[in-house]
Amino acid sequence: LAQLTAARDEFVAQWGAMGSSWGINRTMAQIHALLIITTPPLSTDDIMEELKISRGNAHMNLRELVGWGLVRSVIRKGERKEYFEAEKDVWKMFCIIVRERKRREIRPAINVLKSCRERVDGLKSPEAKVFAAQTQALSEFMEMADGVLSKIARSEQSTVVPWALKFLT
Amino acid sequence: LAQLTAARDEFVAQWGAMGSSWGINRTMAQIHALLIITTPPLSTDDIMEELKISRGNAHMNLRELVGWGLVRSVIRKGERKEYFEAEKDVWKMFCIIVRERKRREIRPAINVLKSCRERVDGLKSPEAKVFAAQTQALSEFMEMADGVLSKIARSEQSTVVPWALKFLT
DNA sequence: AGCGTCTTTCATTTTTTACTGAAACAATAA
DNA sequence: TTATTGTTTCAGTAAAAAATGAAAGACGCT
Repeated sequence: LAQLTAARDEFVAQWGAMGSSWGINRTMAQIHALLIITTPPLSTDDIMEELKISRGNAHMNLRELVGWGLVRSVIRKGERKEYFEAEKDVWKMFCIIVRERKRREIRPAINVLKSCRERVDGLKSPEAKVFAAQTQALSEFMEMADGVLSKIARSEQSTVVPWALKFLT
Repeated sequence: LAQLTAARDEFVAQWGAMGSSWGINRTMAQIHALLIITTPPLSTDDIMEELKISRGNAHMNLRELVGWGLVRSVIRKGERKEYFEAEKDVWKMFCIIVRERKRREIRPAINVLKSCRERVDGLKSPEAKVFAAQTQALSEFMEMADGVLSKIARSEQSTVVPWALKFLT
């Protein structure tokens, strides 16, 4: 039905837009969206067709998604073509994204912060003090956030988090 | 001392790079970084000078930062020039960012998801079922995340969060 | 009103990022 | 081995995003 197609297209487009505003390549997010709402695994050609993108683009972004662990490749026996399916469990998806972004962005950032902090260790000037204090505070905060995210991403169900949050406010 | 300058430059550059990978304009993040580690408020010209950027660029990004609430403008009496200072408390910074991103990106995304979900309500085909189930699950997850973030961003101290998280794992 | 100082806007340019398509490569089948 | 089918790479191109700089606007002072 055309109604379903329209809803799916809307979803894919919006997921893509959302990706953009969180620093994720639009096409990558769109492919992800498409695979999330599709049951039989899709081939590269299916995806090219559906999203009107080139082979190279589809290929690269699929690899990237596989690299993140958000998409698996499936080989049906007797066939040479490669098919792709997404992790559909929303909580698992979330955990994967958290783990990867921690690894790729948060951890390196923390290291840079620490090294900046260390580089002004001896200095006595007021400006150096301010700099040291701020980088220290940021570094501690991010360590804390990193720890919290690790715990959350390790816990098995999304229901535990809301439960734990009862204790807040 | 040149040591301090180097550390500051490194910090600004890295904060900018980090912004990029989270969907925030590099210059905006750099200005923010600069203001975070600087004590007397800076003028537009100071910022242009420090970051080697044009007046228009500095101006636009400063406005954006003020719009987020991460930067305040300060007018010294007897002077016509406008100065800028950043919110320096890391926990407050975090709360502001959470609040704004929720408002600008998460909430709209949830609404789109829901409307996609609703558009396939009557449909019986297996594909429609899959689509409905996935969008439903995502929508519920994001509602939950939104709620959790609201609570966190409302709580007054960052120490409460690690404390609450003791109950996890 | 006219002048100096500072702010704002925006058409153009530059830079960055992403995409295309064709060629090279790999694996299997005939 | 050669054809066939599918994958991978990447130089060149296109699109999107951000930055520039100059002109226009605003404000207070004399």
